Amino acid sequence: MTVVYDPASVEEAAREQWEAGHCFEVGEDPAKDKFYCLTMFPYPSGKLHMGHVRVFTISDVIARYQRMQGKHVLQPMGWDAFGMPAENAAIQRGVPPARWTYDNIDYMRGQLQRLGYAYDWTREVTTCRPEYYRWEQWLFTRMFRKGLVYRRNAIVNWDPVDQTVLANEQVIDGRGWRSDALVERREIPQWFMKITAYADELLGELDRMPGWPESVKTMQRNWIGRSEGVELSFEVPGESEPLVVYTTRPDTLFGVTYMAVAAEHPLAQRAAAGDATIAAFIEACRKTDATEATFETIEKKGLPLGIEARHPLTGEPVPVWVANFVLMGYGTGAVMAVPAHDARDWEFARKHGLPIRQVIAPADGGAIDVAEAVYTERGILVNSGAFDGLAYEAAFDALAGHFEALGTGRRKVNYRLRDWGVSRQRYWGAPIPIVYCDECGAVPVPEEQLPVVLPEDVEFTGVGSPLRDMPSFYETDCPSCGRDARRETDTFDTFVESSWYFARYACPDASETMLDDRVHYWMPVDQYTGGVEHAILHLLYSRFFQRVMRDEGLVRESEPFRNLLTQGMVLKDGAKMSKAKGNTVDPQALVDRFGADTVRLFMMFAAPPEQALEWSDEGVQGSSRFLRRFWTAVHEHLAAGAPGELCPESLDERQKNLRRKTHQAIQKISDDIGRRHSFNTAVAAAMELLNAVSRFDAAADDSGPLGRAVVREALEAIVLMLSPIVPHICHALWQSLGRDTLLVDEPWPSYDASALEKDMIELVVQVNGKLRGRVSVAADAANDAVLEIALADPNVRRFVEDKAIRKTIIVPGRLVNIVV
RNA sequence: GCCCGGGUGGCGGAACCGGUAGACGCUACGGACUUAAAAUCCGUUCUCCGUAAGGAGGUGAGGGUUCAAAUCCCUCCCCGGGCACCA
Repeated sequence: MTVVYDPASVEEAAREQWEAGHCFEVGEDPAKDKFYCLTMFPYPSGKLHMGHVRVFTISDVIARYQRMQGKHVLQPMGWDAFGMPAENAAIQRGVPPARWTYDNIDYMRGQLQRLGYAYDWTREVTTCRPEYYRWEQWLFTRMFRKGLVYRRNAIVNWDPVDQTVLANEQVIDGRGWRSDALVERREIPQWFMKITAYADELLGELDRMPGWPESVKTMQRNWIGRSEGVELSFEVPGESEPLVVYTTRPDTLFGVTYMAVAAEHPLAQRAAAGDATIAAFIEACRKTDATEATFETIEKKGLPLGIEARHPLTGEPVPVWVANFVLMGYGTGAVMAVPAHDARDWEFARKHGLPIRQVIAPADGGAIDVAEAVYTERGILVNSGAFDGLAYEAAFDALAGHFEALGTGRRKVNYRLRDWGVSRQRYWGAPIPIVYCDECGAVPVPEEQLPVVLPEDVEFTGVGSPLRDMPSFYETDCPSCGRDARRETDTFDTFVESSWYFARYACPDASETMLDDRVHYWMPVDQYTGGVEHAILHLLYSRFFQRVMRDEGLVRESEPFRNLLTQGMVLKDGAKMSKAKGNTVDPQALVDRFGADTVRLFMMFAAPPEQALEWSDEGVQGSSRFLRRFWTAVHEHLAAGAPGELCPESLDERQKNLRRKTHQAIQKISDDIGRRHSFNTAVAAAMELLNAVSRFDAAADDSGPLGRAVVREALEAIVLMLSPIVPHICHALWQSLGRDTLLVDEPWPSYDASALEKDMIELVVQVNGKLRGRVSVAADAANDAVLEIALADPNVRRFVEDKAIRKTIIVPGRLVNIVV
């Protein structure tokens, strides 16, 4: 009897049963232990790519595993639906962004369903719908009233030909992607959210988040960048305002030999007015894009302004330069330079012949020459007047105290983290709910007038935002005084939508409030899975929003994501799959050809989840082959006859061995999936067990009812344990094995410790750390006995004889090392 | 430039807390079955020496710690992610 494995029909049947049983729809049940399993929701770009399939499969495996652990599991899905690609599609194909987006969502939803993910589709969230974004508009107005948002000028990339703001992505080698014009920095007024108000809390809590990868926490710590330093003033004769600088190295203050200010700094602007060379330099400085990477890697240039500041300790004149490596808006727009003890200052000083003055000496008394190499270590102060001989800490305190007493400086905690600019000069986003009135200024839109709906039937040209040309959108009355007023035409950064969607899944249909009580049941997310590329921005913004919502009384928890798994990219030929490189593999074609289970299995088997996954067509074939072998093994077992009762005491040695392997596999796979998220080794262990079953059956024509019972136990264990990864085939095999329950409702198997016991174990014997033999010893043998057996091994004896044994190391259950 | 990862056979990877390097799979090669092909099954597959037993080398490069290092420390090289308007 042969039953052919036909993935298409197997998978369709399984899906129909899950759907008919509403298997993955969950309500709130306080009596049950909940598990909220979340994946970073996709941008509806058109169709699924392999990166999507990978992350959704990882998450689905965890969700299904947790369900088998008895948890009440919520796994929702939705769409991060605002963003630039919809605008680009509109320009290229003339389709309105809304229409393009909704069509993509419909298509991609179908693809996800075909892959068999255990989603509660009744909770689907789509961020471009007014029912969704009205609540972030509402929260913004609440934040406005609390002073958590404000408006100020900020720098954008300006395309002088297209007369439009460009995203960093749209700047290629300093030029606009469509116009090819040199991009300029330009300042425009924009809205900011005060994430810095939460900097300390966001930083401190990282120490109490054991469920996050260390690397992500380190990146966030560095990004927030808390530093303790001193803010102090350098008087500029003839100027009413002093130059204010911040430094974490006040101990090097006597080594200051010049100052540098940003091109936009008032001092530079004033100098430019009377000097064409300086004016030209400043103009050139503006012709660069606004990214930090550009800014840090450009050639460091500067010009003296002909202005001198006064050193706050020595009173000596210090020349002031304008430099392209100082940015207005990061700190004060001015820095003090200590070439002897700062790498960038050193290089700049060498290039421009500025003095390099040593003021720090190595604590160990070693000699250094700052003319040859910069010395950035902390040490002992020299050439520093009354402060000579002090070490870093003492010098810091003494100098900070000195300026605090004079009132010209103070200790200051600084953060690298900057407030979050949320204004985008784009159409396809959530409108910022503000009205500008000549009398009242910027007025938040009152709650009863929300949402401010984005018009979806627009003519989209790509030059500027259509909202700016739509009087019907922007013409309005001031909510405060009733006079004619103008609506804000900028929209929110799309990170705003993704900073709170995780909470909305708890109550996607709440129509009167942003969140309701159901959120207290589901939050926080127990397992969050997504790409490392979101390690900083998305995850930090979400942590910030969670706190804003907490302080608004909407949620109780401070941290939104208890455990975080960051998965690697899908590569082909060593490069990220992308349309531009032409190395994409369409998941749909593979699902059509091999079935969803094969694709899911390959994804989980080919690499550990955190690592990049190298695509391999042959590997997919291998996964498909394994599923066929698995299917065949179960059906051959069924054809061989009914199993007897499994009676562990009556097993012979072969049967005992197979049973041991079954329970070893249960032990290993439970740990691999449950604790380690090491899905690739879990699959490998399942394959090994199936191989052991095949060898067991091949070794005897008829293994008898008892043998079949041991095989049955092994096969059922594989079906159960692979079901999170390849749910459709396991669903079908479970039924074939005569079970009338739904596999998704089965508990995870547990291992029988007594089946694992072994009388004899194998030990490795090393001589001087080199492998020289293997010996078999009783599992409970004493060290003396073990050593005696080890020394009796002929090959070991060859290396030990004639030499004195200096030391022996016995690692129980593992090895013996004899040092001679 | 700065921050965070990674580098192990022909390939993807395994080795979990410093204790047998190469599990599992792919490819390739050899064999069985077949008129033939596909599929399937069996075997071999880190390199070098050796008929074998066994030996030597080997985890990006160089140094160090240790009885023992892919694993810990230092220096360096290469690849990837992020750097605040891609999502």
